[in-house]
Amino acid sequence: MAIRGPEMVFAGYVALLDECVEKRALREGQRVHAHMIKTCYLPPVYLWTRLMVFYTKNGLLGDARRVLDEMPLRNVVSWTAMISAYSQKGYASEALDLFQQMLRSETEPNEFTFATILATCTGASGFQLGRQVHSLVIKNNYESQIFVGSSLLDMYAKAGKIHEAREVFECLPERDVVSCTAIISGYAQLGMDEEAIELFSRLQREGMDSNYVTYASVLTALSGLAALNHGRQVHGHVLRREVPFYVVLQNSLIDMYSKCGSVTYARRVFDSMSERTVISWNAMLMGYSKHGIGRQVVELFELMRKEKKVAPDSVTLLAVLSGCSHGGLEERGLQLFHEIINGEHGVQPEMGHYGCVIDMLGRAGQLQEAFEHIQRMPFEPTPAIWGSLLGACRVHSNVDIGELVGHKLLELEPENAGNYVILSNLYATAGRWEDVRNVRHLMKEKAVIKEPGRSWVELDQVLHTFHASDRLHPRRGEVFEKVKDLALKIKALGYVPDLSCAFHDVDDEQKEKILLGHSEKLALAFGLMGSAEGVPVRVIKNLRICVDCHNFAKFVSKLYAREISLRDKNRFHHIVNGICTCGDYWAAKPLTTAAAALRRRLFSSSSGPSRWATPGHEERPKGYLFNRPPPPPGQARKWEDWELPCYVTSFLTIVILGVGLNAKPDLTIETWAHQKALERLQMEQQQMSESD
DNA sequence: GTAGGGTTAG
Repeated sequence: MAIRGPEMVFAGYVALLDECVEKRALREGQRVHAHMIKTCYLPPVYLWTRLMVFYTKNGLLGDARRVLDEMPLRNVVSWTAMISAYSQKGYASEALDLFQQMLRSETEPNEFTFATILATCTGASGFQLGRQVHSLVIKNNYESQIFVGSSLLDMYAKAGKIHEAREVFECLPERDVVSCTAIISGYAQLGMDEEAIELFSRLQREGMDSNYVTYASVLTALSGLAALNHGRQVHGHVLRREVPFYVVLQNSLIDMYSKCGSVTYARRVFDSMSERTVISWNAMLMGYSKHGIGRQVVELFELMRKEKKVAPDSVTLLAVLSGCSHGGLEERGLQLFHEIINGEHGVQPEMGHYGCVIDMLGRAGQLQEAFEHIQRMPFEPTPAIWGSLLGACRVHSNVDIGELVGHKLLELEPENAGNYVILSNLYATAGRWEDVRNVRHLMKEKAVIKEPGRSWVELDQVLHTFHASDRLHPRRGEVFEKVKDLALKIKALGYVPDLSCAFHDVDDEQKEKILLGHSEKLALAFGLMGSAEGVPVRVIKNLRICVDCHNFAKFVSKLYAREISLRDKNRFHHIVNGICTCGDYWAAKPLTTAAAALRRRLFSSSSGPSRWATPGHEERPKGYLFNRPPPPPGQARKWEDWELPCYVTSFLTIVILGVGLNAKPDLTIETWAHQKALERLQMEQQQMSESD
């Protein structure tokens, strides 16, 4: 009896704690703990750990930590359980700190510890530690363990080191759904959408298992490619396979449909959900916002507030502000901003909220006001805020403020090609070619490369990519002819090329030629060539669409009575019969009287001392750039032919996102190069048989 | 008793 007694007590405590964990019975569990103390029971390490886990499962990390601290003896499980609890609740620094304490205590980590701690090593600072942990993993020979391996590859992918992630993945002796999803999602989150789909397709052929997380990641990649048909196929596939419609998957579907141009389908998914998270609302609001449907944004936001089931967060308010800005509801947007800074929505105002207002003012042409508001913000302005103002200066051809802002941006972000391009374009608009040359020279000096402009169009399940002045597309001759033909026809309707969009110091004929080579025009022409009358054409561009291409598309839509949908980096443009839903939003549209009054009310009270010296840009000579004196008046400037990489690089990618899921059990994808190689092989074989 | 991948924005 003397031996059985303590065993029974131990077993009793274990059973009780198990039940408390299972039934989430906090009070009862606390009574069990109190009983241990009262009876001076000294539990073995196993029971101490169970007690600690009971507290972590109930979200009481402080109590759990006290249990850990009081334990006379800890083992790897007790350390790992606490580290895991910190990690899962988002206390990364506490988790890392405890891990270091564990190492100092000379407890050997196991595969559970490594898998947990690697998942905590995210972000730039985490990556440094993650690499050190990787050394330990190798030392302890856990690199091939599947949980550790997937956590390791995910750590690399999240740090943007996708090649290292892929290497870890390829070296795994076995793969499962989590490791496969981690690498696919790694590509998708870095915007390497084609690579993500290609890998997904390959792994599927190799027999990979997929679950709702895999499909959510695949949908992210398809959203990036705006591959609506393939997104639909994935939707159909998950329905047929009866994959559980967890909220994460539904959120991904909402996002896919809206990024692929179909807010109606996105809304259908949204309406069908039995449970919604704040991300569901945000994805739907963002969808309306990007489509410029301001009224729907406001209505949905009101519904969210009325329902009171889910509280808005900072992203919600960002979506609504941006929706008001893009949907022509500046007054409502400014009103909302007023409410945010008054704390009416329970969310601290963030940089992004201020950014939306700066953007609104900038597009309305109130550049000086926007500049002053940036200076008075309670935050250190980010390059994105200055970038928004620089863009507005370019639209409104305000070289004075633009030059100042551009100069600041080049100092802040010397590696961002976009800033050089906008500044250079601003100078080009003003005919200041010497300054254009200086900016481009600086860009070369710093080896900054502009992202080449690309446009996509999907035809018969094939996603075609065009670059500006594409030189490799097998049907480029026909496409260029079609663009020229379209230009000729719409000129008769009143289209005048906007030569200010060709930022080169060449004659007008050359400028027009450059404009005709823009990738979105090529994709649009190709879309028209390959689709039946009346079928909408959907084009996607990786950068902002230029004013001339936008105008071109408007005339084409009228000429052919075709609906044209254009998704650029910023938003959607739905063009029907020559009218775009964006309402030509970059054009100068002053604020309404009511909005202007609201703006004055909003910002007059915040006119505290500026954190920066008042800009003395008016004192600078007009040619000011990088402390160079202006060129002597009237001096002939020699044009240096400086080709933008998008004109140099004429790279073609055609991804054949193959046969639908209806025909084959799984989504397939093959590269154009692969198909070409097959065709060549077939041709060669045919020639050989003929010569025989 | 302890573990890995996921959805909005940026």
